Amino acid sequence: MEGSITNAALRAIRRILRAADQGGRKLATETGLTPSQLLVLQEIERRGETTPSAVAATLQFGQATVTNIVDRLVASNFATRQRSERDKRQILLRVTEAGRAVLDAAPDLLQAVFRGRFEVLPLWEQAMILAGLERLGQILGADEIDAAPLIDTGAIDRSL
Amino acid sequence: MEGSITNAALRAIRRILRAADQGGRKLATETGLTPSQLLVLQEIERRGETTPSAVAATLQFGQATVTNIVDRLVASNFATRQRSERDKRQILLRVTEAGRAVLDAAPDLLQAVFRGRFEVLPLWEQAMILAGLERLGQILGADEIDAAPLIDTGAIDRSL
DNA sequence: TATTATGCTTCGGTTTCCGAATTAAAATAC
DNA sequence: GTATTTTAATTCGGAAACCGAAGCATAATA
Repeated sequence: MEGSITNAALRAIRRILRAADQGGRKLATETGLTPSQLLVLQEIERRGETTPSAVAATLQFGQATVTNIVDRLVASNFATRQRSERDKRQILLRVTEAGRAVLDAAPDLLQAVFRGRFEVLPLWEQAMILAGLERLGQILGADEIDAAPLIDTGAIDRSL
Repeated sequence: MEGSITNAALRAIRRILRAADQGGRKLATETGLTPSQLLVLQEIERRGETTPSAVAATLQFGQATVTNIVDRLVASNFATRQRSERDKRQILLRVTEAGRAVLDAAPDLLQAVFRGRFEVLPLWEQAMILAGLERLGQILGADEIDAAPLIDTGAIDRSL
């Protein structure tokens, strides 16, 4: 079998994806926030005050999706909507106190699972893993996937 | 700060997850198979002939979920159901010709994006990335295991 | 002023998940 | 050898994530 390293790497990646997936679901039941909701809430927090379209753009969601998720965040009282004065087409999103509390209490899925275990590894190993991950990030090139014409079957890619 | 490596690693992982996620969605529109469906179909193919519960177990899905997904696969004519003779409670799943064709035509994201780019790297780099990935898989996957076994490296999984 | 572009929501649709209840068929107990 | 329990799968109901298309204001521009 040629490419056995590749295959092993693929297997490892799938495993990681699945772990992340499961973790997210667990997180959801424990905090009342789904992964997507958490992602959106974090993004709002990060920006302090922002619009749905901005969130959609950076998270690569459709606008309708963001509206949907924000609906839930507002319903749960973790975020607020407010019409912008400067441009009345826009809606300003903000994190509420409760939202901030949840963000604190519920570090994201990766942190939850990851931190405790990663940080006990010897430094050299952390560095090694990091190097591999970053290289992999480049390889998968989140941005260039669309532009990548190197797949003939008509580009493919994938999920959490 | 210790944590900075961890943070960098987290960022890298998120990037990878997002890339994978996006890819999956694209895959869906291009091949008519969603990521989950592809996963299940691959799993059936890998086993040649298997039951829903076996698939559910290895993919960590609920039985109901697998039933659901298999419904679609059967509807699309990519898989078949057949009652087992040996144990009439069981259902045997198989991939159809069409299913096999789809599997060939639509290698999953990772294969598509990954192979072309990964395999051109120098071997030492492939090995490095692989080592990091597998370690990470252990870290994320070791749900019930305490930290100690993590330190003993080695043992590449083959249970999957 | 008329037209076009932008920002967001609403609507309708598909899919993923799951838990609980259900049916049929083993497996075991007595 | 019936009675009970366990196991395999399905069905049902429900939450949520997505999305595209259509609609509605509000800029921006021509």
